Amino acid sequence: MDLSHDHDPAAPKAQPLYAQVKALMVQRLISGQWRPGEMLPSEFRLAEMFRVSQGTVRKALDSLTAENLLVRRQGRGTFVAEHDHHRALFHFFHLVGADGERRLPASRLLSVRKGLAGRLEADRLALDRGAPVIRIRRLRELDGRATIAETLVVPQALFPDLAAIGELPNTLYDLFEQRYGVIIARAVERLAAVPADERDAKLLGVAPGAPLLEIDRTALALDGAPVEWRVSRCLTRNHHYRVDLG
Amino acid sequence: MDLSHDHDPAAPKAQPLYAQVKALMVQRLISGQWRPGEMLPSEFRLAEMFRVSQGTVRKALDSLTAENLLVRRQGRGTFVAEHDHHRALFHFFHLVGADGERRLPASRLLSVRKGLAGRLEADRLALDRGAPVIRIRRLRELDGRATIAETLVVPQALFPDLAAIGELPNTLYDLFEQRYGVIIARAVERLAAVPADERDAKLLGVAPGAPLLEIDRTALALDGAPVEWRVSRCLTRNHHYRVDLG
DNA sequence: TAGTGGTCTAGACCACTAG
DNA sequence: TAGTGGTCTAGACCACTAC
Repeated sequence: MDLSHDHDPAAPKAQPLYAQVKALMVQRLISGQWRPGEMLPSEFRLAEMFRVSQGTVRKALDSLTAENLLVRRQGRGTFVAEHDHHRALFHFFHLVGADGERRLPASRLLSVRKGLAGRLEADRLALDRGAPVIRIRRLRELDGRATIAETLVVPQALFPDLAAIGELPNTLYDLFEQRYGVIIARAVERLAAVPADERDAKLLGVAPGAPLLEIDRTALALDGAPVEWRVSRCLTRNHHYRVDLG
Repeated sequence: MDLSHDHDPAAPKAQPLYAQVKALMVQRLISGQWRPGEMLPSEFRLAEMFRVSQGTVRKALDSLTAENLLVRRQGRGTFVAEHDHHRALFHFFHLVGADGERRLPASRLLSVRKGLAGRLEADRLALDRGAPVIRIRRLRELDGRATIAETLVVPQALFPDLAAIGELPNTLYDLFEQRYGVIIARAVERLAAVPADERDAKLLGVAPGAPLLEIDRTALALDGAPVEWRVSRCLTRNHHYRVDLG
């Protein structure tokens, strides 16, 4: 099933079969041919479809499972991963309490506004400067305390009527997925310590200039395109950001 | 090769063969029977040794490779991973410049002192309070600027003559490995924003109270025992801590 | 050329889930 | 009981490395 009919010696090496199968599967996810929550055909059926052996299909499936794009359950089947609360909590939210336990924060929406992308926003979201965007501000609570002041920017083109929704859910990525068909596959976070500005200081109940942990996140869709830029300024008096190094 | 001769129905499930093989291999790493940099027997030889098929051995090897405990190179062989600079840089050091490029910091040793574990140190290192420890302070530079004020604590029992070494290398984990046979397998980092105290402020050339990124790391050996506690306070004016979320 | 890891296949059997 | 994923095996061939 070598799909790279490519005998130019200067061309890049043909990928192994399982990688080609994996790429085809990712295409089906991107195109929406396989939708979140949906069950995939069985390994043997997939092997017939792609004209490879079951072992090769399995290797592609294992890889996609490792990337959290698929979920496999013995006896039930293979499913396209969904952005449920569990995933939001364990893959995209790293603030934990002193006891090391994760808690999903409550959110209070402060504002949702349409606007035009500035230089930094255009850069982060790979848009042209002046492209229409939607900006969201919210305050998030952990253990009943205001802890995170958050600013979110998304391209209006991808989420046309987002600004019109009155109530946004606490975990946005499942909304992106279900309502707009945009699947967040991965993200890059950049952390720094910054002094609280007047606005955040008031929101979080600290003095201006108090140290805050700034989490600057770019979230990427399945195809690698940036679709959300989020800056969270966090009070780390009672919580911390946890990283496990392999 | 089921090694769990365990037919008590209340006992935990027998692990799959490849997991048992993997556990045996980890034992060889812990015991020093396979030392860092050493070449392992070939897949077929290992399959004979453990009396399983080559495919099962491969699955165990793949898993250990994914955990960065082994390195495999086609045509050459399978080797026990070493803590070289590359690994220090890519797995254990997450501070990058504005351009996103990693640089290994230069280190200036401030002090090395023997002492007795306090409550927090004993807690972090799973020692008894009052157990002998070694405390190290150093200042680290990135791009020629003093950027990280670091305090390290290790149990004296594991690193007996560490305090007597005049010059410590920049990357400590390969020293731990080569001189003391202690292999750092993974680590947990807890990040918070803190105000600079007088001492760190002077070291880093900022005003007291300026926001610093505090990285509180516990490093674990192959057997899961904590062997180093390290607190790094970082200036994040020109650098940030980068995390990739799968 | 010999030896290594990397890929691919084919088939058997087990464990779990659902009806 | 039928269908699914999970494990295990056996063997073939390829690609890379060292000698």
